[in-house]
Amino acid sequence: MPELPEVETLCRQLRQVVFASKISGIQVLDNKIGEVRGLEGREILAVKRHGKVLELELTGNRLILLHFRMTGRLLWHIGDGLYSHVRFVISLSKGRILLIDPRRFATLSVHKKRRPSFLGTDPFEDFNPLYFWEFSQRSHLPIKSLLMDQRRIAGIGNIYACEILHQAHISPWRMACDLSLAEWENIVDVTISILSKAILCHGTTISDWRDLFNRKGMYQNHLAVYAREGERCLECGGEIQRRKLNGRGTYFCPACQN
DNA sequence: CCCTATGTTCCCAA
DNA sequence: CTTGGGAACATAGG
Repeated sequence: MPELPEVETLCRQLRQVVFASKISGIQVLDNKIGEVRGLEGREILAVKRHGKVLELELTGNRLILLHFRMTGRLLWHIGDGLYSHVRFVISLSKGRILLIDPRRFATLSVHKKRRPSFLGTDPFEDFNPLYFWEFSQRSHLPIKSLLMDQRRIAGIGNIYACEILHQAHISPWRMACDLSLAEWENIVDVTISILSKAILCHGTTISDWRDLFNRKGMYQNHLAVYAREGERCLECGGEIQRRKLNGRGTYFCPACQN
């Protein structure tokens, strides 16, 4: 479920609680997660994010990479509360980080040294309109598919792709190669704007998403098209429609997205 | 029972 | 080679 703003929210909240913490224990509670060894006693040096991947940098050049897929989440646990679907636990002196994941699609891996580079550019690190305009000249994909291609741009999922294209007044089905440089500049601006606002809102809670402290996000109150099929477009009054694109429910306003 | 789901990967067909 | 559809993963909720 978590896209870039949700992972960034966890990232910032983790920094508040794990500063200079030493890992006192690791528990693997799901056999889908492989064996994890040699982390006890290491210190968490930094918490980072690239796209939808959360990275915990540890002493000894160890790197924990977490991808939450559909229903994965993290919970900072200090009380006696019991939670179901706990798959992995990192115990620190001040509390525990629980990985909770009902559908068990989330992945966790431990690396030595650097993060493998299977992901595209993160919108907050480098989202260059000229580069993407030039690249997309040779692309035969609808723009929404390109925005969601993690090997090109890392972090945008179905909700924010719908929202970005609506605010940019571009149809999700427009071929990427047909977009002008000006339209790419607009997409970049709108992407940064929407993702920034969603981060400030601590993400979008449609159903499952909760932050590190079990609180709902707020960006669902700002959605312009996602989950609003049949409702009025706030921009032009048109009727929001939902159609499938690459198997994903795609919300858009046919009147103001071309 | 039916359908849907904020993600990714794989196989297969066009 | 590229792209898209569908299934798979596993579970909850409407």
